[in-house]
Amino acid sequence: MSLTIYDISKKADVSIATVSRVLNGSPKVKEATRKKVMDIIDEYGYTPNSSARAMGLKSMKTIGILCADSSDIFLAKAVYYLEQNLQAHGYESLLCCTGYNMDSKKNYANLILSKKVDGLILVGSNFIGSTEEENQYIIDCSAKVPVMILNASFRHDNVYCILCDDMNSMYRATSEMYDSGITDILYLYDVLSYSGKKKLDGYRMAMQSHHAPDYEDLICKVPDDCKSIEAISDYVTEFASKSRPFHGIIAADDQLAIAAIKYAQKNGISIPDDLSVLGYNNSILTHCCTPELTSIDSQLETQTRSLVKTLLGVLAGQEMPQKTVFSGSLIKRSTTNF
Amino acid sequence: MSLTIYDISKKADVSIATVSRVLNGSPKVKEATRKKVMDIIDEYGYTPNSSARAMGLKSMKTIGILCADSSDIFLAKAVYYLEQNLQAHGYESLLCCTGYNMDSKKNYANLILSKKVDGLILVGSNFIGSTEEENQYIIDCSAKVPVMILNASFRHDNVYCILCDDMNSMYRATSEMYDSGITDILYLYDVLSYSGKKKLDGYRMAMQSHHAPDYEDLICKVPDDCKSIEAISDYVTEFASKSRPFHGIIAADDQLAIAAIKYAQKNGISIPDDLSVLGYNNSILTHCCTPELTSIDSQLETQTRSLVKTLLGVLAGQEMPQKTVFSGSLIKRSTTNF
DNA sequence: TTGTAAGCGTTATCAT
DNA sequence: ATGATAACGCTTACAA
Repeated sequence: MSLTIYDISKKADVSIATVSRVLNGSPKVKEATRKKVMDIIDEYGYTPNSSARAMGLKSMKTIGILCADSSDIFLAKAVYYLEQNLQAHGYESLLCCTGYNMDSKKNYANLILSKKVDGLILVGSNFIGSTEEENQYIIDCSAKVPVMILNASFRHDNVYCILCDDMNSMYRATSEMYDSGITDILYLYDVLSYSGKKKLDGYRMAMQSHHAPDYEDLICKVPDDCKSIEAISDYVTEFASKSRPFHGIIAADDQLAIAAIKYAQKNGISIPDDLSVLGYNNSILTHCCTPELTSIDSQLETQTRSLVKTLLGVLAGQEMPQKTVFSGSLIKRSTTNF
Repeated sequence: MSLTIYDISKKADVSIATVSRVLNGSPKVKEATRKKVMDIIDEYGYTPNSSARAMGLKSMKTIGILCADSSDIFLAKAVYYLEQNLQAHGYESLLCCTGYNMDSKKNYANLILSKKVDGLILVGSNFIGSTEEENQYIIDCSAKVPVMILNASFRHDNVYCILCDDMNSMYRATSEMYDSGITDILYLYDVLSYSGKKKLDGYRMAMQSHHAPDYEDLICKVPDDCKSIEAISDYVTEFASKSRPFHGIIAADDQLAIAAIKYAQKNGISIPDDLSVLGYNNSILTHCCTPELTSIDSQLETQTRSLVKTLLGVLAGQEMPQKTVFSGSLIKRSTTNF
């Protein structure tokens, strides 16, 4: 059985209140007493029971992190940064991987709230559904604890959003490719999450403002059952055989872009001479392919730092911005000419 | 303020004991009463306070997961599988990223234990140090809760290890490459963690048993400051310029193998005709490069499933194997000829 | 500066 | 089948 504050108080010959004060760094305790107590604590290796502490403090010093799949290369980075940041501020992270099913998210959110976390972080824009009803769980959660959303926007009291301006980033990247002379640009995506939509909007806006003809024909949605890079590249091959020619591919994430590169390689298309490819997220994958992938960096680390700062502010009772937007930047590598 | 069991008991006009029984699915409660209570609970959306519950149950139904860096492609997968598995069995996951510094691990371990987790999972062989003193924290932890170690072996009471036989996997892969006619095989690694050592041992054993001459000259350790793929490939280039020729590279993980591929591409060496490359972990990176990477699959999902099963057994008071070893399998792709 | 005692929200052991 | 009530380990007024 673990030691309790009573054991320590007995051994140190003081009351439990004094031990508690020492533990919590109260200034109202004589230096000699503090030392006596600390010595006992160190000697016996006592650590306070955080459940009991939570009951007194009404805080677990724990933040719930929900993400669809923590092994996703983008989400994993986000979770890592968040955990590091929270840790540095004395908070633990309760991680929950919900999968991409909307229904289960509500359940997980409730579950994690019952753990009496001090706040909730939703990592990834896939937590925002398209209907009001789908998003009701976010409102429910926000009634109990502050809810932070990374990479999506949702306006509600006690809900705070940190995101990258995906639409603008995509608009600028598309424009830059267009201005370099590539006017037939294929847009490759898989799911239309909140940020997925914004990216597509950015592409559309750019193509439209450049008066590109019939660009809607060059929007390629990968079927849901095409999960692997190989399946995706096969699908692009099939799509290309039916569509009009294109000399650029902009993908909604790096993995799709890699699949685009594979498509080119299988079909003897030279990158970047005959085809430019551009990805999103600036992940490690950009360095793995040949040629290396031009990609948009969404400043994930900056975003997570801002998120934690905002959360801590909210928990401290300060007024905090409900929406913080960063802008992405284009990292040019060898799959593009511009 | 959140509702408590008292609020519910008042509204339902029963005692808190009855509410608790309903909550915990006790058979000793009349169906009508159960329904009455459940209706109130649903109506008011009550969820029990898990800290208070933990005090009564003496269990948080939470497992602490320690890993150096949850954004590492291998560790992220492991964390994901573990979380999913634990979730499915009613346990939450408290994630802690410790970094690779040995000292901080002890602190994190203590911290997480103070949260009164029911068990501790150390993910990755980097949690095993080379001296007895470095590993003392594991023994200390095991005095309080069962400690599970993924990917390393450490013999002690209440410590359970699940791992892949890295040495044997590496031995077999090296042998297979050797037998295919490539006798000058470079071994590329960065750190010598527990599994890092085993892999190197496997390479050495294979080279030795084939009577390969002077293979020690072909063991290439990447300096600690070479972190990026580009820096590693540059280092290999430099190493190659000074070493005798080699026609195979076996790397301790996929990222190093990708760097090896980059080295070949930069130097106009054709893969797999002039150089065979083999990685480890069978991660998504194997699909990103061209040609696609042959790699050893360490059966991570199987390992994590076994780990959780063992942990649950231990928590249920059953006798469980202290060491469970799986064997890896070679996944052949296009960076090798055999 | 220190101690006493009343919570905090559960579970579990008694009675009834 | 249900209700009192002690126990869990801590924090924090309030007293001394």
